[in-house]
This record gives sequence, structure tokens and C-alpha cells, in this order.
Amino acid sequence: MTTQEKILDTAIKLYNTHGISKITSRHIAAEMDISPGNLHYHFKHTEDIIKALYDRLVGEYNTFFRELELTEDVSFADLTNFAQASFKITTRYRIFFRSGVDIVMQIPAIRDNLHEIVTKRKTQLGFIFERLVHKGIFRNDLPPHIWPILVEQLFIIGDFWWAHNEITERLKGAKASAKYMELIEGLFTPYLAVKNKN
Amino acid sequence: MTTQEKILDTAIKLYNTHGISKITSRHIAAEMDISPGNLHYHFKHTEDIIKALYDRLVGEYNTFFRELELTEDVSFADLTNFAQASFKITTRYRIFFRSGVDIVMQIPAIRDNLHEIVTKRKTQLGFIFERLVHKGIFRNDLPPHIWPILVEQLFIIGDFWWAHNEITERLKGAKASAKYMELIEGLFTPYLAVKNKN
DNA sequence: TTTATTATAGAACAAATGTACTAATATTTT
DNA sequence: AAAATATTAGTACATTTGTTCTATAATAAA
Repeated sequence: MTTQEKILDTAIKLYNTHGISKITSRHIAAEMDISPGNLHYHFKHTEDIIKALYDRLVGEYNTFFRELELTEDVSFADLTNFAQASFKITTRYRIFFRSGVDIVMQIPAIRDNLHEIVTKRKTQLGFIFERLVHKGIFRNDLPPHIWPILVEQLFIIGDFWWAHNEITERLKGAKASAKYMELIEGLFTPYLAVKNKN
Repeated sequence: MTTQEKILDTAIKLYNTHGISKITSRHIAAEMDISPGNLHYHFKHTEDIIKALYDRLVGEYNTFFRELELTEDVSFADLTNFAQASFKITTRYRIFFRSGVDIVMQIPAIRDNLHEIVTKRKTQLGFIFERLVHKGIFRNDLPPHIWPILVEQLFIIGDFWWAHNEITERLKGAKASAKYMELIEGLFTPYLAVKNKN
């Protein structure tokens, strides 16, 4: 593993546990026993570390979405997989979803990219719903304008569940995962066609 | 208006527009043309300002909930009012909902209080739903375990909508309010009894 | 009106932080 | 092996930030 990768791994670990605002480049260097000078040789600016972590996050989302797009024949299980994959990613990079938009939005490279990626994800999930309605898995007696609303609800809960968990139950591991899935699945349950209610 | 109040007003204004992490006690003092020394005469620690703003936020929530509790005969309109009041409060203090739990959770006085207040709000909203089911406004053919889930979904979307808006459409004013209400109302629409679908 | 108090300004300090610089060491290329 | 390049440690510096200190000024109490 290269020093760069080690820095990123250490950074995300420290950020996730202590929060971005409390972790400085010196902390990261100290944690992995290298000098501050060395760290800034690999990442000139501390912001560049956060930027690199964001790129990792986006990369993981993209590879997952690419897989999903290949599946022409979307099934209900894909939706569950989607939620579970989202949970894993938001867990690994939970600092981005917990530290709010405050810090992240102040990094220009991220700010410029964020809107684009969220829009893309929304469109993709919208397609999945469309196909599931067509297949009769979701109800087809509803006005079409409800689907974008459902997609948005899914994203808000998916993205900010960790933040909410932090200020309420503080669940971890399997319990956290179960609660997350319960909330996400509960969101589209009312829209399932009657025959699929299981 | 006392200097203390002026400091809090200036602080929330600056925090809301620039984010907590970018605003220091010096910025606040400069914005209102007083000396740093004077500011720290009124608030010994910068954190105390955030703590005081949090107390304001909680206070506004409490006065609203107290009104609602007096209404013995809960109607559907109360639910909409509830959402609208929540929107106003989360807008006025949106920094707390945008800067994430990261900063806020590091202030002990807030951390200790936050869980309590969220739980209280959840219970109160749970009661409202219970009464609305009883009155036949919400469906009574559903398993009772779905109501806590719905309450939690409502709170996540209610609390973090501003954060989500920041990274997507960045709506403001009336448009923001309309979108917020659309998402919140869309959440409980599927649970309305058939006769109430209007 | 004198005295006490509260409020304010402005300078000063210490700690933290990002980052640049220098020299040494390791690694790769030729 | 020699030269070039990449990596590392350690130090140093400037800036920012929270906070304290001291001296005035304003206000309230006596």
C-alpha cells in the first residue's frame, strides 16, 4: 500500500470517529507515524485529502451504478441491493453524510461535482422505478408525479440516516443496517402492487 | 435589543450564510462593529454562542409543541401546521441542520440534550398519529409498527431537507417551502384513509 | 455627586494550524 | 556504480483563533 493510500485510509478513519473539524493534517501524520512534512509532500493542501476521499466515494457509487445499469431486467431484489449497497458506502464514508454540507460545500471541486452526481443518481433510480411499474411490481394506478417525490425521499433518508442515527439511537453494525433497511423499505412499501405485499 | 441578543442575531445570520466552520468570534464582532474583547465579555467561549442559539431553537420548538398539546381534538390541518412550523424553525436555524451533527455533537451541553428532545418530539408526533388513526383520518387496517417508522421518516426528511436542498436544487423562499411541504405531505399521503384523499 | 457596576475597546498572548524549507535517506534510472 | 529522482524527517514561519488583560467610558446605585 502506498503512502498516499495509507494517508487516505488513516484520514477517513480519524474523520469518521472524531469529525472533520477536529482532525488536522498533523493528527493524521501523527496517527501513522510520519512527519507533517511527508504528509504535505503527498497532499499539498489538507483539503486535497478530503477531495481525494470524495473521489473515492464517487468512484464506489459509480462502479455500483454501472453494474446495475447492465441489468436490463430489473427486479425487486435490485432495489433492496441498491439500498444495501448505499448503506455500505454511506457507512464507509459516513463522515461526508454526518459532517453535513457545511464543510464539504466549501471545497470548490466538490461543490461543482456534487449537484451533478446527485442528479445522475436520481435519474438512474427514477428509471428503475419506471421499469418496476411497467413490470407490475409497483402500482400503476398512481399519478406519475409521485415517483420523483419518492426518489427524493429515498435519497434524503439514505444520505442522512447516519446523521440522524448519531443524534438519536447511535446504532452500530448489524442493528444500524437493519434500521436503515427498515426505513428505506418502509418508504416504498405503500407503492408496491397488492400482489407483491410480502 | 441588548448586546447579547445582537450577538446571537449576528451569529445566526453569519453561520447560516457562511457555515459554522468559517465563522469565528472575531468575524461576528467585526460584523457588528464591536471589539473581540467586548464579545467575549458577553460570551466567554465561542461555543457558548452556539449553545445559546441551540437553546433558542429548542425554545421555539417547545412553545410550538405546547400549543399543539392543548388541542385535544387533533385534525388533519394540525399535521400540516406542524410541518409548516417545523419548516420555519429549520429555516431560521438552518445552520444546525446543514452543518451536520459533526460540530453540534462536540458541544457537551448540546449532545446531552439532543437525544432527549428528539425522543420527545417523536413521542408527541406518535400521539398525533394515534389520534388521527382513531378518528379515521388515517387508515386503521395497517400493522401498528409502521407508525414509528413513519414518524422517523418524517423527522429525517424534516431535519435534513435543508442539507439535501443545499447539495441539489438550492431552492429559496416560497419555492423551498413548497418543495419541503410536498415531500413531507407525500410521506403520509399513502396512509390516509380512502375517504380523505383530496 | 460620588461610588460602584457594567460595558466596551484595544492590545497582547499562547496555542494550533497549514505549509514551506532544508537536509538527509531511499529508490529508481542510466 | 553514478546520477537523478522520489520520499522522508524535522524545523521554522506566518496566520488565525480563542481568550485574557488593562484601561476607559458609560450607566446605575448610593
